[in-house]
Amino acid sequence: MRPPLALIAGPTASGKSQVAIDLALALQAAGGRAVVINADSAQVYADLAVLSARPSLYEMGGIDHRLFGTWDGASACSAADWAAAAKGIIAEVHGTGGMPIVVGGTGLYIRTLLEGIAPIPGIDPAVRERVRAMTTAHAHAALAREDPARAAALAPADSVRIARSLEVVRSTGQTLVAWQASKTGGIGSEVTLHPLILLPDRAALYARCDLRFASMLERGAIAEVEALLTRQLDPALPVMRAIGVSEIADYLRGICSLDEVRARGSQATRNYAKRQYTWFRRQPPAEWPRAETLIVDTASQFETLLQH
RNA sequence: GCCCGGGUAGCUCAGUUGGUAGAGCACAUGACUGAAAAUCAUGGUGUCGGCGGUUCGAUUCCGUCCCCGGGCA
Repeated sequence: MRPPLALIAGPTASGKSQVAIDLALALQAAGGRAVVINADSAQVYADLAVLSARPSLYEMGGIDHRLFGTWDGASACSAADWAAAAKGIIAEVHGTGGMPIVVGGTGLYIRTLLEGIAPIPGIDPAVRERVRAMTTAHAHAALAREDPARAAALAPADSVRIARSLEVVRSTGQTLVAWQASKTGGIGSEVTLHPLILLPDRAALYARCDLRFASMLERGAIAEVEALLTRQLDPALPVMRAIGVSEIADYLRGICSLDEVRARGSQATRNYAKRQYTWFRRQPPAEWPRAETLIVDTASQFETLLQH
């Protein structure tokens, strides 16, 4: 019998963490052991506690939480890096007869964990640096020569995918599409998955996004960004691109007011929630259950898990 | 009260020498294979302040009224 894996996914501010903790507590009350594993690309960084809405120690309620604040902001965590770490923890939890609960909003991370990813070797740092220094138009033109099929498939303005495609063909000598013919490392077929996708009413979700960002500002987000800025990290790093960092940095430099920060941060959070909403509504298999209300009855959603 | 400037999309604003209008953002929908809280694609949602006049035709010209800024009294 394949070991169980609970998965709770959904957009930001949908209340995922609480559902995960509720589930873990219910499992423990029934005599089991549960471990919550983060699948959020911002909660992974030590530098972002407030701004990534990482659950507090109190909110964790004594449940073991993993991959929260694990990476230092100076290094970038990729989907494959995360999936490798998550797999290790899942195996460890299964080894002790426990229940891993993956919770998060980064669809690509979850997909990589379950389905695997193309086994592309690490990119030569010199190649990466050169490619990223190019303008998007220049990179697209180069890609049209070195991987015409990929160049034709991408929008000329899609800077991230163009750069990735170009660095892969230059560093490995093989095109991205060729690499993508295979996917390795997924554990989807090795576990019994118990998924739940949270898709609350859009207007209610947006209202929660606004409240969430405003309360971050009151609960230390400004000091957190101030500390982050003293590290002088590369602005292209993921920590530096988390929602709220550039907004609060502008405030600290006197470029905008606190009201403007609040407005811009809330807006960015809502835009992000929409993108996640689209992913989670469309990408996962249709048979995964969806919860469309803000109040989730954890016990009945995970009835089959809680029975034994 | 008088003199300027302005009133066009949810917001900020272009524009039409008269042929019923378009950008950015918002919003909506979607894509997504190694920095994904990233990146990108598609979509115009409108009594062009009100009323009247001139005209085949007015958002555009004229008159008048209303509203918002600023200035002078």
